[in-house]
Amino acid sequence: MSTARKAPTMADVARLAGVSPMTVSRAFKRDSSVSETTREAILQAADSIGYVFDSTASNLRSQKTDFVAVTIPSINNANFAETLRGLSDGLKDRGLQILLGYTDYDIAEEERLVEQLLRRRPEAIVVTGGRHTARTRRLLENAAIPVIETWDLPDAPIGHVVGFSNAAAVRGMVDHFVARGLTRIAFIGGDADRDTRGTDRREGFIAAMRAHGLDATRLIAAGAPPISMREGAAAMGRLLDTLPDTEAVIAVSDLSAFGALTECQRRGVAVPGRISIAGFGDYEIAEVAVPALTTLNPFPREIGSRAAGLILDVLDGRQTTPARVEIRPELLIRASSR
Amino acid sequence: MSTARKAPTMADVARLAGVSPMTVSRAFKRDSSVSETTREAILQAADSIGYVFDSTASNLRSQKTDFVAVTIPSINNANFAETLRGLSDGLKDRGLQILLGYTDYDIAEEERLVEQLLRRRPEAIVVTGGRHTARTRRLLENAAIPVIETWDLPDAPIGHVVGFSNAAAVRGMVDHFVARGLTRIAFIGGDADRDTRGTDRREGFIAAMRAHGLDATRLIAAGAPPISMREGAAAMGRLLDTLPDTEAVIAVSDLSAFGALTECQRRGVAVPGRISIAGFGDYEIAEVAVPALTTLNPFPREIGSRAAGLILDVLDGRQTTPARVEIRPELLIRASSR
DNA sequence: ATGGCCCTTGGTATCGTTACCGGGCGGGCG
DNA sequence: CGCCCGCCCGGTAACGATACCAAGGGCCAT
Repeated sequence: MSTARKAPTMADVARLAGVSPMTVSRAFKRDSSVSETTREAILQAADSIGYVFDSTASNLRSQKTDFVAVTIPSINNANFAETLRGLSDGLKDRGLQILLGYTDYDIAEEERLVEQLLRRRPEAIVVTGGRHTARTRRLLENAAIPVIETWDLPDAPIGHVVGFSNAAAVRGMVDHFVARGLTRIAFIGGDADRDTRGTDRREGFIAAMRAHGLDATRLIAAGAPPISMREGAAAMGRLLDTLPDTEAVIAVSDLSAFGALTECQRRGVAVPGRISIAGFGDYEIAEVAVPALTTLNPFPREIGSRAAGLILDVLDGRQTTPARVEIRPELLIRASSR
Repeated sequence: MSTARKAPTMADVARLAGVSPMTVSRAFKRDSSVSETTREAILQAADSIGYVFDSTASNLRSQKTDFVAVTIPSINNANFAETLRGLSDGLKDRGLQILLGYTDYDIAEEERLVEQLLRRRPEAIVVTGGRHTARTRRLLENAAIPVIETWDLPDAPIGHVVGFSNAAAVRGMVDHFVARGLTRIAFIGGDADRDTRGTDRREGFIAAMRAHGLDATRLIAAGAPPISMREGAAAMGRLLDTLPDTEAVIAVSDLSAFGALTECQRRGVAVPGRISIAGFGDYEIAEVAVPALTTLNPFPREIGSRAAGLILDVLDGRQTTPARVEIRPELLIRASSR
């Protein structure tokens, strides 16, 4: 209809329906004591004048926003998207809405983001990773809402944790290769410390190799994280050029692992005949690729749904102490490493 | 520190800094007239008691939320993620934050979502697609904020549009195959009408084939949209079983196209020797796959950034009439079809 | 010296909803 | 028959920031 007129309020609806604003308010809440007939009359009146409930006023008065803040490193990552999905689905029945921000794998950006999100007064906040700036940590500690760190198992959590050890997961992968008799193993990852999970994986690789008494210097830095298929392919190219006797490659993610695989295909290097390849994340590409890629499934969807469940438990008072939910990534041995 | 104490307000900060709440308010706004010394004193006082600005109160009083609502079909889709990225980056300098919801490719779900989002009083709303329920349309028309439909070119737009014709894009793909002398062309897509863009693409395929006087019945329904790599592979399997003389395949997306490609590899069917394959979306996989996949780049990032620019233009009064920004998808002919 | 302007700061009312308290009315029970 | 309780509804104040109006002080020009 018109666009200039001021938006109707509950008072307008109340006048039209012949009730008090208070009753209109009740009619818009789920479990409130309004007779069914008046409720319907009110909703009908509201609809007729195009009234749309105003959360901003409700939020202020009730001191509740029904927001859950979430930070992820990147929107464009199937794993984090799955976590988000698990979170979103677990929260929407309760009318909780996700307020999302992405950090671009940068903890300084995370700090800005967290402050911006806290201004909106969310009921809980979920962050990815267990490493933060001092100020971020302080902000989260003072926020007086449930804080959940995910995708990691920090030594000193801020509040709750739903995650796994990236280092331990990679160790399992190294063990797998060693058990197969492969010893000249390389690691392809990003080159900065920005991606803390990627760094943890690389360090887990180094520690695991040393534990086996093996050379842990075949490290290929493939560019600024997050590295993707193209970077994975380029990194594999350099690896084949400089260390042609490499027998196995562990990539920081399935995407880079797949890129590495395609580079082998372009060069006629047999996988797994001459080189075995493994990734991380159990992306769909890992299963569909020919050969299918050995990988680790960190159950990203479950991370989200467990976090959502935890939030509801805390808000309902069923959980009163900091929880530490450990996810156990599953090693999926596929054709690319056997 | 403590978690039980009530959160400090501007009044607390004002008391501590020895100024009025009004001045504290100004200190937290960017371009307001406060002397630099008092501003710093105020911010320092705020920090010392852990004050965090409360947007909920600000939103109500100023009737501004700095939210831009966005609906996308799925979080877990690289194309929409790119659009989101373009939007987010284009809006964040202005302090506008995205309020995201996903519809799961369902316009009934979209209706619920749009209402929920409008309750938060966003300054603008961006929706994916040009088909909506009648009520969604009414809600958007009455919202008195800029409405932008994307990823489509609707005949009767609600407000602004940033998109392209899915049907026309596929026509270009058909033309490409026909020009190469291929006539027995199949289309792999989802089986329902839920994914309106997928449906548009299939219909564009049929229309284009008929325009060339070719048989447009090689249609493989690959399951509930969005179909992905696995479904693409399965669909290709069925196609090879039932219509083995097919010369070319157009898939509704690169993901399903890649799945189809892998099925060919598993069966020893040469691509493009015996079958040419094309996808849609210019996902990274299309470029990295061996052979690289012919595809269409719809410039998803640009859709987002153009939408963001449009929002700023409208909010600043530089754009006063409904805009129709047409994106021209680029046909990328790669090894899989030559 | 006085008027006027800019910069900075304060006071008051208000955004639209809901927490809280209170009251009318009808029915069940002693 | 009276009392009590539960259901349904209304009035009032308040959530915390800011729009709006106003004023004090410093500085320049007349």
